[in-house]
Amino acid sequence: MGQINVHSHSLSGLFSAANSRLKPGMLLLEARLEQAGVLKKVVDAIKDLVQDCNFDCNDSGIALQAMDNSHVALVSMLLKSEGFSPYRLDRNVALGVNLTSLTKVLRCAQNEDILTLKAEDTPDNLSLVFENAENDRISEYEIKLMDIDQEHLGIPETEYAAAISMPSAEFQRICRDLIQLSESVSIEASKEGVKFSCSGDIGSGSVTLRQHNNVDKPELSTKIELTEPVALTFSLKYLVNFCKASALSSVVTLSLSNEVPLLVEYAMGSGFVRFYLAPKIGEEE
Amino acid sequence: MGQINVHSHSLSGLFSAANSRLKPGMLLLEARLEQAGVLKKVVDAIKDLVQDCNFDCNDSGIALQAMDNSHVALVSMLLKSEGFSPYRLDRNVALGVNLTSLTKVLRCAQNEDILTLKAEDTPDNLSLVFENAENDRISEYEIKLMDIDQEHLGIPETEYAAAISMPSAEFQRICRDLIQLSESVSIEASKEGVKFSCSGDIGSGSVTLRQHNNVDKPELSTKIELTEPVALTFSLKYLVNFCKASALSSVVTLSLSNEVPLLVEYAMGSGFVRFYLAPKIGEEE
DNA sequence: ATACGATGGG
DNA sequence: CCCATCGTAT
Repeated sequence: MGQINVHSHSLSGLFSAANSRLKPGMLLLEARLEQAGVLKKVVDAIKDLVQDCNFDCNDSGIALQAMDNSHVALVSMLLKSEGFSPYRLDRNVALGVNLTSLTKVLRCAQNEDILTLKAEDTPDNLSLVFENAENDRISEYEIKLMDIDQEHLGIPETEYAAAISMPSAEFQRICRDLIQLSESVSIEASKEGVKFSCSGDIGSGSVTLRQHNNVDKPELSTKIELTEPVALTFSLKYLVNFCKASALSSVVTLSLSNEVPLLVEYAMGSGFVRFYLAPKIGEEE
Repeated sequence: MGQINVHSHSLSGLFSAANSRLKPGMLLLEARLEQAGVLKKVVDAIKDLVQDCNFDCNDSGIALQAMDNSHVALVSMLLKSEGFSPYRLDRNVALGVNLTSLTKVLRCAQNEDILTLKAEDTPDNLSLVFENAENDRISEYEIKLMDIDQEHLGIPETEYAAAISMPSAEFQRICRDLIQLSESVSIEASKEGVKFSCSGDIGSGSVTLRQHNNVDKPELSTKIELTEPVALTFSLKYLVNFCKASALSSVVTLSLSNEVPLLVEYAMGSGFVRFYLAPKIGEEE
């Protein structure tokens, strides 16, 4: 790593590249992430929900908020500045990105690559540099930025009636299983456990998890904090979609209150991805 | 293997097979390859480029040369006679084969099967025999041969301004990555490194490799031999296609000179597959 | 029918 | 983290 830095410096100067317009002094943003895989997974989990969105860069880090087209779901992401080293930012900036384009470029990174995001002042492009110490490879990509009207959404810090934390892989499994039977799932939380149930044309199904601690592997525990019982119904299609973020954390937290959106949160070491999903109303299964 | 020979002999006599017209005395060619997988991979790598072509058999082995329909690319393959045992050939012969047919037949072989190619004098058919020692299975196939006008191409042994050897998997990765951004890639070689770059609608990208040795795993090294700097542009579609041959060798060699076709070579223990690709001219990126 | 991408297992 | 298999898309 120390090694690649030396090399990268010499490499950068090797060619008069069309896309190496970035001079250190002109940089507005420079954020270096040890694991490109983190951003890959984050964007992967979001891109099906949102096409274009702003990456809001400020002192606390890089944030993103967007609603899906049907305004049923909302995604909120934060990559804290502490997760980058260095994290250099001259002034707050919103970088409007097409997530399909970003995905294409991120596919060119390997999970273990070191990723550096760069933007010039008054940026037209976002620069992504992938460094792989193993084989002395440096990849540089630029994607065009776009102006996006951001209906910036203040998300109120809500107190939820129930908060369930469980292994993210288990939540994913449950959603994948139940979507075979129905488009919707009812989530019922009580002090003793949480029940996911659905019914459809071919039959019905339910999965009940009891609260329990796994002392050896806390991330496999299922915990329920509850002030009052809750029962709500949600679209499984969205939930399955949210579960793409499972790779980001071994634990997921579901927060529910009656008649407010479900919060599905994946916490990372230095940030989070949160999905909000409006409950289905009436008793449309 | 000793075992299967005994069995195969007895098995061969068991049935009066419709396609067992080959009597030892009539054979013009008999070439036995320990690993059917080699021919499978070779043909797989070529078949998208060329429909019909001659397998030229002579004392040095079995060779193939053909241009693609658009005459932009040329493939040249050699399976040296030393790679076969035995390699019996009575006189030079050109076996005209439809590669789609050959592919279909080769799919009937497992990679570990022993493959024997046979042809009679004045052959109408090419015979392929697959032997699997594991389960005493013998498969015999014949495909019809065809007459092909062979514009036999003398490929001059060129001295190239730059020769880059690198892991074939990495070259494949680079081509697959960059084709997301553009149809063409510029390859620039200098003493210190090689840079693959492209630009398209969504942005631009480049991958730079520095020359380096991996002493533990030499096949992961990147080596550059250079007499003068080179920069040329090529169709990524073709390069991605060539990369199908990556399974043949862990190392690929790119040889470039200004204004001459790129040579992409996969060397095998006893032979090679070489692809030649004309550079794009002008600066149609 | 073939090729590519995604997912699961070692 | 890499390899193989399966499923989906072109």
